[in-house]
Formats: sequence, structure tokens, C-alpha cells
Amino acid sequence: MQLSEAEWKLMQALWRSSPASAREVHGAVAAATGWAYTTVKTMLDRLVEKGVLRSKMRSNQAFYTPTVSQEAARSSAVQALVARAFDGKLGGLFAHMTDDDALSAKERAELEALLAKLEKKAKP
Amino acid sequence: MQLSEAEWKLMQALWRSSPASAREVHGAVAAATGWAYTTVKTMLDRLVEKGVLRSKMRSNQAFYTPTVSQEAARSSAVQALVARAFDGKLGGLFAHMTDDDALSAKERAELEALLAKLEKKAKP
DNA sequence: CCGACGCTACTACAAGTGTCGAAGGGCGCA
DNA sequence: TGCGCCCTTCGACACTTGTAGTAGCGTCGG
Repeated sequence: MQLSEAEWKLMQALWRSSPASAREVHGAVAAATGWAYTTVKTMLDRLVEKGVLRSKMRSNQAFYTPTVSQEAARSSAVQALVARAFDGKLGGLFAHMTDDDALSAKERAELEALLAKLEKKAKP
Repeated sequence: MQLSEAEWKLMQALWRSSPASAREVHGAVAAATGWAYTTVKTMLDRLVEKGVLRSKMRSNQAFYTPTVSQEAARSSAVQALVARAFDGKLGGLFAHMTDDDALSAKERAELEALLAKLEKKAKP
């Protein structure tokens, strides 16, 4: 279940708030994307076909709800990246992130914090 | 500079060994992919157009060399993933990976090791 | 010097993605 | 009850990706 760039944007909106009508989703993303209403509608319907959204008609309006969690979608995306670019090894991705010189001090600090939390959770 | 699934496979082969002729690249990926020689050739040429490969004719054969490092390509892929799926926050990706219940014991151990290494590198 | 074989270059085509416009139908207000 | 407005449905088009065939040229062996 791979999502394209544009599809992620719509899904994000729906994970934030759902069920939502096409008009509502359009309202949520229009400013950032500049998409026409019909563009949003088309993509929403394609996402329904793909099975990652469910639509329910209320009166003459469709309301969309995700059928997959953001967590699941993220996992699947990470998985795909690791498969493509890191030889299937999640450790490779870790190594890349921690090695990367482009890692900012702030990001490094975040990682430290996360690690501390992980330690605490793992130890007891 | 985004690479598709198939393009990653070819680039991986070239990062392993380059310059390489189309025939050599084909040899390297044919078993795993089943692609015809011309398929590989077409994709290589598209990668040249994209600017991620450079080709040099030697006699009547083209030899291909990456113009971007695997590291750079990986960074860019991680970047893209983070932008799409983690709200642009690299920390979000970290959190996802460390939270993920699907994280195996082995992966957890790897992470611990990497963290230890990072600590050692960051402290002094 | 000539032919065969390999390599390149060009073309093709289907599916997926990004983007909309046009047209038609029904709900709600006057 | 009728009209308008908004929503849906369909279709369209260009570009990318995956996948490959064909034709023609040049190189090397004989």
C-alpha cells in the first residue's frame, strides 16, 4: 500500500480529522497545494479504489475515513525505503541517520532524548 | 533527485562497481529482476538524462558512472520520506522507528550498538 | 575487404500520477 | 413548486515509470 506524494497530503488531512467531506479536505489542503476542488475529489476517489479510504454518502455528500492508520502507512513507507535504499536492513537506515553529517545539533539532541527514553523503557 | 524502485536497483549495481557497460549492469541485475537487456539500457539512458549517471563512449560501448554518491541519494530519499510522512521532522522518523513494536530484538540491539557508538563519538 | 554480431538509438505502449473541466442530478430555499 | 447551487460522475490530457522490440551502424574476425 504505497502512497504518492500528493496522496500523503490528503491522508494527513484525514488522519487529522475524519470523517470529512471532499469540500472539507479541499479546504484543509487548498492553501498549501493550490489544488482545484475536482483535483482533490479525484484523488480521494482514487484512494477509495485503492482501499485506503472508505466513503459513506450522507445525503448527497461523500464523507471519507481512512481504513489504515497513519502508523501503518508510515511503517509501510519506511519499509519501502529500507528495501529500496538500504538493502532491506533497518540498521542501515539507523546508521545513515546517525552518521549523516547533515544531522543538525537539534536533531542530534532529539535523538539523544529519544534514546534516553528508549533506554528507560528497555531497562526495567 | 528522486529515484524510482527500478532505478535504485541499477544505481546500486553501479555504486558497487563502476564504470560499467550496459551489458555488465544487465548481468548484475538480470538474475534478480528478469529484465531484458534493452530495458536496462533504456533506464540507464534515462538516468543519464536525469543527471545521476554520466556515460562515456569507449569504442562503440557506453560506460556509466554515477554522478551522485550512494550517501547523497540515501540522504535525499530519507529527506523525501520525512517530508511526506513525518511532517518534515527527522525526529518523527526516529520516534517511529524506536516506538515501532515491529522492531525486532535484533534491530533493537543494533540500535543500541549504534547509539553507544554515537555517544562515544559525541562525548569527547 | 566483407559479413556477422553486438551495441546504440528510436519508438511504443500500458499503467499510474497530477490536474482539471464539463455536464448532470438532487436538496433546499424562496 | 421551481430554480439555483453544489456535489458527484466522467472523461481528458500530459508526464513518468516499467518494459521491451526493431532497425541500423560500426567493429572485429576471417
